[in-house]
Amino acid sequence: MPDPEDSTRKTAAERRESILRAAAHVFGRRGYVGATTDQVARAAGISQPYVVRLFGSKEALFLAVLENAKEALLDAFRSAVAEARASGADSAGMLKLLGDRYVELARDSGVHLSLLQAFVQGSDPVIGAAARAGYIEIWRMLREEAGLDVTTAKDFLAEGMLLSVLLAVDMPAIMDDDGSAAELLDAAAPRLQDLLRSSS
Amino acid sequence: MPDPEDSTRKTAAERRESILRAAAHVFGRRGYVGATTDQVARAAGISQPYVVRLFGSKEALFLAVLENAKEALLDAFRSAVAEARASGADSAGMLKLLGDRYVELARDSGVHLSLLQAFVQGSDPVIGAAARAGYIEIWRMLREEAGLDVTTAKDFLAEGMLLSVLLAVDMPAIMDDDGSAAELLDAAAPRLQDLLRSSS
DNA sequence: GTCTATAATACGATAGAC
DNA sequence: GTCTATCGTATTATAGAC
Repeated sequence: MPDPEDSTRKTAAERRESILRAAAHVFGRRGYVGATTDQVARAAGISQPYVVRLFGSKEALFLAVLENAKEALLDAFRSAVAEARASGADSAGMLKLLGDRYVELARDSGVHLSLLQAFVQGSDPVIGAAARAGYIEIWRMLREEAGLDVTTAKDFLAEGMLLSVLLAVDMPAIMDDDGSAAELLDAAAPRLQDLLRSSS
Repeated sequence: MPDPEDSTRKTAAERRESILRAAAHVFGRRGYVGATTDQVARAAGISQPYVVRLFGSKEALFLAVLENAKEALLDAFRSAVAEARASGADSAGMLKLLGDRYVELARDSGVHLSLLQAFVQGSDPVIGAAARAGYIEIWRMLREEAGLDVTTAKDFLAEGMLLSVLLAVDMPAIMDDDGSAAELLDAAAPRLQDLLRSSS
């Protein structure tokens, strides 16, 4: 039982959770190399050495963030598949549910962005290997568990990559003063505006 | 007239060109932050300080690479549009020509990858702004010059993002020993295998 | 036009106290 | 469980010679 008198003291498990949340944000925005362990530490409200202490290294922390994000995405898809099956939805219904879940994840952009930041690190021996393995897990989920045919799964994934890249380049930031940006964003994810407004 | 006796001495313009080629490769693989000016210098066969000297800073070099890549992409699209118009192709024909040009650019992966690495740098004040502006230029080209309707342009761009991410994560590297990777890559860009084999 | 030497800084990681 | 102090290194950029 932790000291209830000292609110700044948490269990290691709790601390790891808040670091992972902070790290997903920072890595998602700055990238694996661009993000510093000190930025993660400040975002989590602790000291830089303690971040390294709890995860061993920056690389290990990033791998944990990647694993977390992948699981969040797979969970979202699993819940969509379950709902589609329960409601007896057809292929189009399944696709809509999957898409809705994917877009909803953007409320906490850490998931989308840290995944993408892992993908663009493909030439790193360790992170690249983990990123490829994760990507293939997602593909398998769409093909085998969601039961999408090759072309449908590919198109779905393509739309997902477009949305992720638009979030990464921060296109929503200039939506107000550029008509083309608004047109593009609205085409890529009609409901994104509302989602972003209602969160963060 | 440069000294013809000294093959290691080039004009500044020639040197800038070879640095830009090398930089597109290195930035494309390692990312803006992860790539070092020394890696670029070695790839170009010169010293690190000279790279900085010729471009002023790493950031200026990256912006030049981004500009170069964007122009290469727009040029490819312009030539597709011209060919489509000349042959009186319909909307489907235009789309196929654009797609072919896009995939062919993967022969020199520097273009696709350095563009994507710029996109994921969206939170950088300078690079992010340039990346957004470039992205919108590409969108405008598809909408206005190629004449694609919103949905068609969005779908085309989405497939492009998928291909770019697959190249970035280096999915071709594991195509041989993983059936899912091969299935995904073949769905995303059927002709990519041949292209990569016939080059680099 | 290009190099060597080096300054200045930023960052990940370790040591050790509390 | 968490911090402060600090080491070692990698990296951008500058100075100045050739």
